[in-house]
Amino acid sequence: MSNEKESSSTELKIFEAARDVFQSKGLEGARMQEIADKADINKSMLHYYYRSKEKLFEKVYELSIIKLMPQVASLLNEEMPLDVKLRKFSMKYLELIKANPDIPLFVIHEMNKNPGRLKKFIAKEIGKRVQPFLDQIKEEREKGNTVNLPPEQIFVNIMAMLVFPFLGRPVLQVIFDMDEKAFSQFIAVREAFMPDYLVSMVMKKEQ
Amino acid sequence: MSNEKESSSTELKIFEAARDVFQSKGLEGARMQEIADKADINKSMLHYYYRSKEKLFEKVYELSIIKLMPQVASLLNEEMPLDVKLRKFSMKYLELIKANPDIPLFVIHEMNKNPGRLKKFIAKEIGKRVQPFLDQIKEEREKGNTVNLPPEQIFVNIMAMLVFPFLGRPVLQVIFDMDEKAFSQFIAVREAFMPDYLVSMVMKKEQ
DNA sequence: AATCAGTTTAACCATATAGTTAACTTTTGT
DNA sequence: ACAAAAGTTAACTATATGGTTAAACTGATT
Repeated sequence: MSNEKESSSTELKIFEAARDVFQSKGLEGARMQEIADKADINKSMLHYYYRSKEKLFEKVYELSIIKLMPQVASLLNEEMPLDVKLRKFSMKYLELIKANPDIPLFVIHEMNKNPGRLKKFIAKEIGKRVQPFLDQIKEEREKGNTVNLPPEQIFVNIMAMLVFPFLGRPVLQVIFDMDEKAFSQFIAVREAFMPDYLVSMVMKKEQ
Repeated sequence: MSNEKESSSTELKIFEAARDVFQSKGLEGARMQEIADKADINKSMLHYYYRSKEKLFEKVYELSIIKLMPQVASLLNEEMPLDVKLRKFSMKYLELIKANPDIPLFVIHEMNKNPGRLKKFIAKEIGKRVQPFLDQIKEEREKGNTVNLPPEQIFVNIMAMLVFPFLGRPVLQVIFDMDEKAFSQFIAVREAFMPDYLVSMVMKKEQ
């Protein structure tokens, strides 16, 4: 009577291999054989544990999102002044994304090819979690403490500053001729200036 | 004695269909049959005019990049004060990207799957064109006119603000529950505030 | 030891897909 | 008008790929 979610070694190996392959090649680009090879198991085991490529993909996709989104959302919903929150968010979010640098492009690409999939897992769930943060911005804006932009625009500006380098990484590495090490250094620099910079972008400095 | 590059109607129809399909589904996701159907021609014509899927894709990929990059680069290299240039760049670039909203994600996705491909067409060509702009920022920075960040970081910040909404579009549309019209409106708002906002992000306001 | 469920394997299947071929039609040059 | 070239089509091929199956193995339970 093994436990409900014991995740046999094989099942786990498959999932981890699938996550790597799907995240780097996408649903269409991934090959079941490649996943099997990477997991070092027989291809039939993929179908034994997960019924189909689609099912396996959805598990990976769901987990990829669930791994990041709630952590991000909870950061946004803690109770603290906006400027403090911005600094903390910058640090924590960059930390998080450094540990999962492939997820943003992965999610965006698959969303693009199948917009319905995200809704299946989260849809408004994210929107609802972002809303309190937008409300906080709105409040500060009405007090004249922020730059005079709609909260949604400010939110997008913040996300752009944090995520874009990871989305555009392959292009940036070519343009600036950066190897992996140089790119890491580039991100390290961003981590250093971004907390203050975000605050300066969002909070009003002069009236 | 037809001219060298007359581009028969069929050849052109194929290219346009291929561009649409490749840009929305990617190299792996695209089906030759779908391209043929969309172009309303026999599938064999794809191979008659372009030898293979790979060749056809490269034509599309190359043209997609060549269509945008030089225009962007030339904007960056015109001779004018930095703040004027930032405003102009914001307006022109958003105009350009609105007309080709799928290209950024398309290029980034394919770059991610095959980093070598971009190099084949442009590689340092882009870097070289960006360099004068970085130099201009460097100059202004040394005069104390810009925020105290490395020019590369400032450049990435600028591109992030302009491109990110188009990359993250599918996710943003879900989070903010925007239909196409609402998204267009969202972009219109950005176009309005971005010129001044970019200047405020880059140029030093107080010392 | 025998049994049985869970696990693993190799061989196989069905289908989708890029690409080819050869016959045909249309256009063009003389 | 004729022939050659260019363009177009349907039928076909080869292969890659997701998925199935049935036999074999394993380890626990009796």
